[in-house]
Amino acid sequence: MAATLDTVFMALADPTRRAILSMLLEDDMAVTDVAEPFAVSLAAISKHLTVLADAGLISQEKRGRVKWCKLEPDALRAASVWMQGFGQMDGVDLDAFEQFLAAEGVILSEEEAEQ
Amino acid sequence: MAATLDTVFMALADPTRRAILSMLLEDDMAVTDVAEPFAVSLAAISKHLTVLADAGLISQEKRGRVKWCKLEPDALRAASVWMQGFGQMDGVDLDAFEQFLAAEGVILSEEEAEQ
DNA sequence: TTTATATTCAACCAATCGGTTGACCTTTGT
DNA sequence: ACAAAGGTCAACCGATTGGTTGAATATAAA
Repeated sequence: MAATLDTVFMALADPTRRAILSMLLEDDMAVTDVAEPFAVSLAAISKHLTVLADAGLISQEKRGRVKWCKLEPDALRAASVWMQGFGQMDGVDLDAFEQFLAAEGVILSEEEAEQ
Repeated sequence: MAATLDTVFMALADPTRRAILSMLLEDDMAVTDVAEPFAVSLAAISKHLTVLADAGLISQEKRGRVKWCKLEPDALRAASVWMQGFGQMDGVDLDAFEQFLAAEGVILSEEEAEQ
């Protein structure tokens, strides 16, 4: 829920979670179906999905006994924008850039979020 | 050195390391100068810099007793490209996309790197 | 009503992370 | 020659990570 750059990048730093995102790119999926191709327990995948949801990268909606997982590209886009700052905006005023992102509702770090 | 998406995203998932990258955006810096604004030990910053270097996000060159740190935006760019795939290329063939990235020299995961 | 399905919870485990401290090595300055 | 500065190394610490298993919960089907 608290989608900071910390949680987004941390969520992306795992190949299983990135693979899950790729799967959800094609269609929404139930938790069991997400878990099917992986060689780990269902509980492990359930945890991965919680990490992705906390980072805002997916949303989960329960219909009946099935919990549907849906890709939410906005959090990814925010992090992508932050990254593109490097290399393309040479010597730009990064403080101003971060204030712009803050104005867009992007929380950059836990420290900032606590202030 | 082994710049995978795992190591790049993991390196970015820490606010101190992102702050270091921001500092290096303006100019190359010595390890001691990088550490100066932070409230942690020099050894801790030295470790952070190793993480960033292993991810390919910075390079380090020793001249005399001073080790200079330099931003290397290419690794960031590769991850940025990976992320932009989501949300903009709707329902695209991601396997083909990953093969394209592989052809560009971008290693996507540890598993792939070991194959 | 009983049973199977979908998913999470709780407790546990080994490995890793970010941090510390003090010793150590190398290069520079006096 | 000696002392100071720039960094890393090694050992340690508590917290977190990704994983497991078995029990629990809720919904759907027989």
